[in-house]
Amino acid sequence: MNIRRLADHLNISIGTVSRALNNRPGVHPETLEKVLKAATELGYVANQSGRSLRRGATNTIGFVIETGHPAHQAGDQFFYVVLDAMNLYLAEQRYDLVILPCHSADDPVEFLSRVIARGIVDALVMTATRRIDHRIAQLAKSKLPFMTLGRSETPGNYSWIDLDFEGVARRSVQEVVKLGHRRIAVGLPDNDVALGYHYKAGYLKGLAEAGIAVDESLIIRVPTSEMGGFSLGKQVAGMAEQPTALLLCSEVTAAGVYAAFGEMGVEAGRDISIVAFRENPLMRFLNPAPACFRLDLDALGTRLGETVLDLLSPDEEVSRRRGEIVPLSFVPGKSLQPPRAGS
Amino acid sequence: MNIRRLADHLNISIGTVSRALNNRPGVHPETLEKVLKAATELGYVANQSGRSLRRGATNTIGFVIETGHPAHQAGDQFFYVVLDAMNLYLAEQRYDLVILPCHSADDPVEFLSRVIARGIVDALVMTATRRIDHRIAQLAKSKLPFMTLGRSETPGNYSWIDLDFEGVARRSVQEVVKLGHRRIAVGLPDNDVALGYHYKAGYLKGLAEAGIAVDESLIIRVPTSEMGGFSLGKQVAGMAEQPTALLLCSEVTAAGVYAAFGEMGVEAGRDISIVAFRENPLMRFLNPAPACFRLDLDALGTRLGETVLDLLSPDEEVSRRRGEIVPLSFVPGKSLQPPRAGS
DNA sequence: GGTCGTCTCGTAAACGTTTACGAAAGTTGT
DNA sequence: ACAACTTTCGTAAACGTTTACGAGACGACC
Repeated sequence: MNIRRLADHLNISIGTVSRALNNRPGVHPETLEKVLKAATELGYVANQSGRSLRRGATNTIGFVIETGHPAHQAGDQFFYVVLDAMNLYLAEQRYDLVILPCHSADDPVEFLSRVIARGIVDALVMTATRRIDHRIAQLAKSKLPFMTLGRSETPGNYSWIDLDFEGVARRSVQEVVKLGHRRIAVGLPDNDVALGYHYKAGYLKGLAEAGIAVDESLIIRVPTSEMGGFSLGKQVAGMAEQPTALLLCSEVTAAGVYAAFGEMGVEAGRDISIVAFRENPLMRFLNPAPACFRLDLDALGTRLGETVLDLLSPDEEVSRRRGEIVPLSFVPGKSLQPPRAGS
Repeated sequence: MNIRRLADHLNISIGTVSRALNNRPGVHPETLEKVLKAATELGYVANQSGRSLRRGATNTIGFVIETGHPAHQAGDQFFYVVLDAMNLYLAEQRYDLVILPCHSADDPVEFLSRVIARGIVDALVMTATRRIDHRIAQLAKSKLPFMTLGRSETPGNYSWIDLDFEGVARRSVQEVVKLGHRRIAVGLPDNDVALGYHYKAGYLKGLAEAGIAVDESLIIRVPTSEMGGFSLGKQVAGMAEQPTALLLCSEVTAAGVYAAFGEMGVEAGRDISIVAFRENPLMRFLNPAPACFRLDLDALGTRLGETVLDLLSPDEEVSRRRGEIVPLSFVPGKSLQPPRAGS
């Protein structure tokens, strides 16, 4: 069923049918109604290839995720919930969402080249943003509008939304300092992902505010995964001069840290206080419940949808590129206790 | 950069360029080389809309998932790993994969109508298959090839791949019977999802083989989620005549069961033996480690890719619709012990 | 040299849509 | 009654490909 068959069936021209279906002005109300009625009756839906060929736009947003990455192996439901909320918003605006999985073994630049050249999406949302991100330079050269989840230091004409890693780290330091901790370790990612830099900056700022000297041996880099958390827990618990608090920039490492502590006979909270990053249903099953930060994933997903569609607006003021930092709220937990008298 | 510009740059016709790029016969080797060289130099990639409009095929496979569903909230990495392997295979065959998220609040039939009519994919992979699945009837009517992950009783011309839920349940019964258990409870999903029926069938078959009468009060239906598992654990632990073994048709409920047992003072293994479904990295953090079944997710993903592309083969023998059951292998765990002397 | 076949390539139509343009009909104003 | 404007619609071109068809060049063969 194409538009010509529909037009013939109504004995009018395809031009009029198209105008009616697209709510273009200058079509008689009576005709409009007839067309709409016939379209639903005959189950007509515009062919996407024909439409986007003519319009040069596909009404589709691409969401680029890295797969095969340890963080995803960890059973992280983060993207599922965010994508769902984003998809909901986009569907309201008559946009489709496709998820473009780039395997971590692939060359992300080549992957993007294909996506760009094939013209399958009108705009992209990038994730796993790096501090120096070659994909951003590449996208900036192409004319494809895009935004990133996570800041980058690579310049380019794009919008971004980032979680307030710096604020979370700073607040985490404040919370443990308030309880009397002075020897505070931190687990950071072992790659160039941007959040690591912001988390570290907040950590350093918090220490400085409390007048605590930086001890480089307490800054530990591990993969963002359960295994990485396990390694982190082993390292921290095995230190000659054990820290009394441990801050985590990712919640997926928390389970690993707890497991390592269990093996090493270290009790979270009593021996070493823990502040995790994002609150997560998984944490129901960690004992004692880790202190963490709450993030509204639905709101984040909707905001992503709004931001990416803004890029496509003809209104210059709306489509202006901008950055946004999403705050998180502190959630106390049993894993947070004053340091033991002995320490 | 379109094909005309490329042709003009080479001073040959667009027809020849297209033939060269698509490896069609009848183009001079020298010309072929020139075209390929110029294409890479100028970064030419065929526009997808133009190509699929002409060819009537998009070289894209759609993967339909339900989002907003409690099972996904549970931090299940199942789809991530499977999708990744599938994507890898499809990319080798020059096919793209798009994930089509259907929100559980949406009408899945309407969602599919749009997908079908817009002609955005050449074939579909469906998940969360129901025993009676209206989507299958709908897809069968449309001419869009599709396959399902999970069997359905709804007839239609399609291929399917299913995990061996029946075999797993039967084996689970055998394992606990071998240890002396006679009072065996089972947790089933509370909706019409097909796997529940097969798991129950295997459970009943196992009981029959062991000569154990069916006790309907031991067949408990809960949502497939951590909360559902929690409820299941509470119910089982609170029974007047406690069962000595509990079989789970889904691993996401396991954590909830453990948590409920902890609250009720029931010790997994010693008081009630547990057999979970699929082995899962999360289980590293459950104590005692649950007995479960191992599934090669990579192999499953590749197999899905092969099966869905087979649907599109011009070779009738290859494209013949077929079903396939994937076996899982038993993994012993500390959660499996003989019943206590008292029972 | 004429006929035939093969190799290579150019021409043009087709896929399904949107939209600029102009034509026809109707309305208003003088 | 005529001009000018508005409303409504039909016509045809365009988007970027692929491919059926035919034409030209060339060699082989009788």
